[in-house]
Amino acid sequence: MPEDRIEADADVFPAAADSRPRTPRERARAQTVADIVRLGREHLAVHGAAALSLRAVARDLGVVSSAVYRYVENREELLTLLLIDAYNELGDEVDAAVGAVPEADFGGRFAALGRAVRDWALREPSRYALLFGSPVPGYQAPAERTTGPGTRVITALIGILDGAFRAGRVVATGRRSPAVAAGLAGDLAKIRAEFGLAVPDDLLARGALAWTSLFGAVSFEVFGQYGAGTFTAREELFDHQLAVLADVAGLPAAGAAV
Amino acid sequence: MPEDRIEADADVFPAAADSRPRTPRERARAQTVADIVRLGREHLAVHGAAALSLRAVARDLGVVSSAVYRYVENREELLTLLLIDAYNELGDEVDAAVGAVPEADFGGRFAALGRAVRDWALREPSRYALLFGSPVPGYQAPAERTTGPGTRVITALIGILDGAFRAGRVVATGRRSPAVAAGLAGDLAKIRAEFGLAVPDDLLARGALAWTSLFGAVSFEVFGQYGAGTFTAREELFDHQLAVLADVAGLPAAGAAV
DNA sequence: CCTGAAGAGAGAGCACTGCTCTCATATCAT
DNA sequence: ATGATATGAGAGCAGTGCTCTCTCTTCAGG
Repeated sequence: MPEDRIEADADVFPAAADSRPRTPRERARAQTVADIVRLGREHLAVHGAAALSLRAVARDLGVVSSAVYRYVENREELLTLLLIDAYNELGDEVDAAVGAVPEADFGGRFAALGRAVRDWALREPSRYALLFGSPVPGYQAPAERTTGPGTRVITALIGILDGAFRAGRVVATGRRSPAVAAGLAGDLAKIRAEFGLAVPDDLLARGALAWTSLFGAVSFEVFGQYGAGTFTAREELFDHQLAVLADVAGLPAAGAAV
Repeated sequence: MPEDRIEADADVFPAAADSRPRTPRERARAQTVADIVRLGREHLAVHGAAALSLRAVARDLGVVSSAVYRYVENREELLTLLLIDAYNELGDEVDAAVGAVPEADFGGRFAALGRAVRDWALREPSRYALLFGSPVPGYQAPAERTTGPGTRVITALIGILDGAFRAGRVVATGRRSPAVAAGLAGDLAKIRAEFGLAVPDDLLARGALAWTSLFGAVSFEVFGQYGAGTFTAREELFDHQLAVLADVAGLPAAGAAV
């Protein structure tokens, strides 16, 4: 388990992922960084991102505050590590949930993806907020380290949509399909080329809507934007929203005959 | 203009809205509170909610830090005032945008509502984040003061949907209308009773989806969840999303014949 | 008009934060 | 064994929210 822990956290450093720590000192250092991330994750989960304190982490680590700066450049650096850590945990859970549904059940895979996101978000509201809530002011996540793990969910979603389209399982969407303007069409063409997709413009734009809508629904629930007692059957509401969104994206119903 | 300022900020205190300050001292006090809110709004807009500092506001006010505690109980209280202030500004802009479209143009009113939300959010990202981003940790907005202004947008949206339904202008939605589970149906019935609505369950649930999806799309854009160069034609993307969402909610196209 | 109460501001202080600097010690490679 | 390096401790600075006390001003009632 501790070995797993180290490996998992080693993924946080893409450059160091291939060079395993060899000397005892390097091993100890890697372990300390892993401990800092673990403690930071706990503080983050309990108190939220804004209250994440390097001094508190140092106390829990049994070390004086200045010592943690040997391992973490500053507070932002730790936030970045926790950002990557959370993105990867969410990505792992989404991948597992999607992978547990037959590949040809596109509607079921979409529903599994959505439910995995919601389940993780409700279980880890503070970490979800770090990923999808207000950006921490003055903090800009370094794109070269976060785009990889940060795009795992949308990559999985695109895979489902494109797979359904290639399998000829995308049903004609609602009556009214708004025209795709020229500029947007250019963006979509770039995305299609980058991911090697086959889906046409309108469907791709609808996929983007399903993407943002999924996180909109989850954020409303996690951030308490629904009133206090407005929706008591939140799981049913979410499932309804997922079903409508699947339809919007042209996906067949979950479990539909292959 | 300063008079307007005072009146606008007086709305922040529902209890005091009817009792105008009479004595000079009360007038001075109201003015000071208004100044604090104004300075807080500026700090909030520039530095974000987490960096909002009462000491900094006090400095800008030309007063020692402890003095502001005569007017504002604590930092949370100021955040609550700014929350109400922002909710009302957003509500005003949405109401104005919706009101500028003919009442029978339900699709147009929906589009105007969505664009007003997006425009305000892009213009005031920090204040939008305070309303719809991660909740400030340890801070729970007092419902009795914020629910009123906080529900203006959804109230306007519900008005459009219900109006369209009552006018018989709601078109049959997409092929697949997922069943509404029992618990969700109960929640929807309560909402229908509370607002005196006529829309049936499925349509009401779709309205909730349009609601959360609208803010999901706006949040993605404001919070930078889209990649850096993924979407360059963001207004076109948003308009496309709005059009699909209108269709999801059963609304006719904007400007459709009355 | 005078006086006492209440309002308002100043200042000191406490506990906390991020972060830097210096100094001493422990560890490692040569 | 030795010299370089990694690590931790401690002090310190500037900032934060918030409280307490002390003084001065303003106002209302006699």
